[in-house]
Amino acid sequence: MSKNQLQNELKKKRPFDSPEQEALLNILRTNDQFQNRFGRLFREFDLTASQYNVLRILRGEGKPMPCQEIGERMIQVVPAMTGLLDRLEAQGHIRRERCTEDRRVVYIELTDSAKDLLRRMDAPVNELHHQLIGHLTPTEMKQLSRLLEKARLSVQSKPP
Amino acid sequence: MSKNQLQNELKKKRPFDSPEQEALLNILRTNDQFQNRFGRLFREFDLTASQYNVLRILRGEGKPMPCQEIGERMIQVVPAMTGLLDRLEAQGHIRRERCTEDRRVVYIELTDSAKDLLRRMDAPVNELHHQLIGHLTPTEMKQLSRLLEKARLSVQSKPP
DNA sequence: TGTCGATAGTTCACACGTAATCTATCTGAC
DNA sequence: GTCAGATAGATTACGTGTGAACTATCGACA
Repeated sequence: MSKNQLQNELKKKRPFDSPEQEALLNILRTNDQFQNRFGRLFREFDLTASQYNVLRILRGEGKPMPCQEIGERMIQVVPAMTGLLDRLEAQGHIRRERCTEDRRVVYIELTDSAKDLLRRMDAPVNELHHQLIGHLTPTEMKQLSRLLEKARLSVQSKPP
Repeated sequence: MSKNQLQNELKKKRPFDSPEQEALLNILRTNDQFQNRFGRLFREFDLTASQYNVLRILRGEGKPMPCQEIGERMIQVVPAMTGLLDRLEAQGHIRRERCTEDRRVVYIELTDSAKDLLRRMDAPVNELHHQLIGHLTPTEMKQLSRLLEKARLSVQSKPP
């Protein structure tokens, strides 16, 4: 009897309970392995994946952003943002500035050194992207993205 | 110009740099949303995803296992296992027993109450599986699993 | 004007994941 | 037999994700 790839990776003795379970575990497993690789790359630049993500979002926006808006573009909950930003600020990658019109909001701005750092990371990051899934054909990548987007339809509405 | 689904979810203004990036972000995003849902379900039973995973591996094996073997079937590194097992032991879900032949290894065993708990969780867990990706056709699920397995080929060999 | 509810951000407490380091034990070569 | 290196776990330190509760501020309505 031929086991499939994931079953071997997890040293699972029995087949999966359902195709749903198999697909879900494949997603979890793939994510985990890829996250590991990204984590290792980012660590070379003294960043974590989350920190890189924040910096990248800020660069994409091109101008200062409130904490909350950054949090919305990540998956993250607000409370985690505070500590994340604390560390980025301590490292000199961002600056905080309180908005004068609405004193509740704090604007986050990239520093020049962070912009430099991002520029230096661009090539290695793209290279890793390519290394990780560059062996899929363009059609397969599109198919994969489409299937994952369809899968996510089941969680689109966030219950409060 | 029509943006795609992921771009909207992330409020990304510009298109992705590459199909690779898009596919990778889709994996990360999907994983995150699904993990959230599982986390919420497990919390109702006072477990975290990792804890549930450990218990489930132990049930699948059917007999006591050394810490390390459990760690290998999860993605996790060993040091994290210690604390994880500490908490499971404190909750009465597992028992630790030192092996008499090789006194370095510690065997982990499920308690009866943990087996009960797992039984009670089976239905809700399967239901969530189905709710999350039951709307894909069987063909699509197979395709998704196959694509993810192919994607993982790039990280099969673990550099020490 | 004053008060009430909403909102932005913070703080705290807890469970992880990862790396580095340590201890106890085993194994194999000499 | 003994000692060196390997192996199983534990410990510590740090960054992160989550929930609950708190503070400061804003806006709207009586």
